[in-house]
Amino acid sequence: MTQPTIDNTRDRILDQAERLFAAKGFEAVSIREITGAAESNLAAVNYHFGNKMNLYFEVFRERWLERTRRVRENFASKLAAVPNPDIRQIIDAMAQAFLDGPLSDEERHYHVQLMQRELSQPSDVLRMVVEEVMKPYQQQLYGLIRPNLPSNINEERLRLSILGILGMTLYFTFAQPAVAMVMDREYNADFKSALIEHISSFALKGLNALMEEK
Amino acid sequence: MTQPTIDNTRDRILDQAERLFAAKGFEAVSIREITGAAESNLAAVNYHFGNKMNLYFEVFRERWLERTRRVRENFASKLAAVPNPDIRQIIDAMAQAFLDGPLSDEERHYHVQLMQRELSQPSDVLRMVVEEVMKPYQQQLYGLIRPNLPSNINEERLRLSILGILGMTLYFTFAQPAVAMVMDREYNADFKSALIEHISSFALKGLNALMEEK
DNA sequence: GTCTATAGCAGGATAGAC
DNA sequence: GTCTATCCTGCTATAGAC
Repeated sequence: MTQPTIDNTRDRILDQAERLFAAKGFEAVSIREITGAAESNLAAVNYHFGNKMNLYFEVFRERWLERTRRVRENFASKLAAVPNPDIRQIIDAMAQAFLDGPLSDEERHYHVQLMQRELSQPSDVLRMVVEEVMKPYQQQLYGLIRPNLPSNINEERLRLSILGILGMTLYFTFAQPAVAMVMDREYNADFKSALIEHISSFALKGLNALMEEK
Repeated sequence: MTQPTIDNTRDRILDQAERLFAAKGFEAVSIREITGAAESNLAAVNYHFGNKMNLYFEVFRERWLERTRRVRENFASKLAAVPNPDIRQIIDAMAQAFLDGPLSDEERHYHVQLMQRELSQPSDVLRMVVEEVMKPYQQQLYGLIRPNLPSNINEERLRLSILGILGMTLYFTFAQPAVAMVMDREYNADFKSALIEHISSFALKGLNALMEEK
C-alpha cells in the first residue's frame, strides 16, 4: 500500500528559495536558479506557488514565521523555569533563545537576512512581520520587564530600549562579514558566545539607566 | 568665451542611481529607470561609467565615501571644542554628527540603506567600506574613549560596544518604516531627537558597564 | 505532478549617426 | 557627449504532452 508521497518538490523549492532570497534578495534570484538548486523543473514554481512573488510570500509564511515561533517557545520555556524573572534573566533568555537556541547558525543567518531585507522596505510582507511578530514580541518583553522597573519611568524609552536591543542583535548577525573584518576575528563559536555575553550585559546596563533618570 | 560645461549628465545619473539603488537594491533597478529619472539618454550610463556595476561602485566612491567624510569632519569639529572629552561628550558628538549633522534626512536615509545592503554581503564595495570607513572610524572612537576607562578593562568588549552602538544607530535609521509601525509614532523631528537622546544615554550606560566588570 | 517548448517581454550593452 | 536603433541574452509565465 503506497502512501501518497509527501510533496518533496514543493519543500525543496521552499528550502532553496529561502536560502537564495536571503543571500541575494528577491530580484537578484531567478526562478531558474531556484528550481535548478532544488533539482526540480522550471515550471514547478508556477505550478506550486502561482508566481515568483507568491513563492517569496510563502517563504515568509511557511518558513520564517514558523521559525520565530520556535524561538519564542524556547524563550518561554527558559523563562518558565524562573518564577519572577529579573531584568538580567529576561535579557539573557532572549539573547540565548535567539543566538544560541533552536536555530542552526545557517537558519539564523537566513532568518535575519530575510528580515533585514524586509525591514527597510515597506511591503505586505513587512506588514505581516511587524503585526505578527515584532509587535507581539515587543509587547511581551515590555510586560515582562515593566514590573521590574519603578512606576515613574519613561514608557517610551523602555519601548525604544527593547527595539534597540533587538536591533543590535540583528545587526551583529546580518553584518557578520563586516563585523568579522572590523574585529579581525573569525565568527566562530567562541566569538558568538562573547557576543551573547556582550549584548546581554550591555543591554542590562542600558535598561538600568531608565531607573536613574527621573 | 564659453566655459566647458560641467558634466551635468554624469552628476544627475549619480544622483538618481544612488536614490534608486538605495531604495531598491542593485538588481531591482534598471539602467532604463536610472536614465529615465535622470532625464538622460539610455546610453549615457555606458558612456560615462562603462557598465551598470561600475556605476554602482562609483556611487560609493564618489557619493557615499564623500558623505562619511562630511560626517566625520562634523564629529571632529564638535570634539575640537572640548579639550579632554569624556565618554558622554564623545558619544553625544557621534550621535549628533550622524543623526543631526551635515546630512539631510534624505541623504542619511540613502546613506544608511546603501550601507546596510552592503554590510550583509561581502563584495569589493564592502571591503572598501570596511577598510576606508569602518575600521578607521572604530579606531578613532577607540582612541578617544580608551583614556576615559581604567587600564584593566576588556579591550575587545570596548570594541564590540563601539560596533554595537553604530549598529543600533544604523538599525534605527534603516528600519525606519518598521520602527515607526511598532512604536506607533510618526518618524518626525520630535521622534528623531528622542532617538538621539535615547541612543546616546543607552550607549553611555552600556559603556560605563565596562568599568564595573573587572 | 512533471516535463518540454515557447511566447512575450525587459534587461544590459553597443554601433554608428549627429 | 548625446541620441536612435538594435542585438542578444535571460527572465517570467503558460500551454499542452505525458
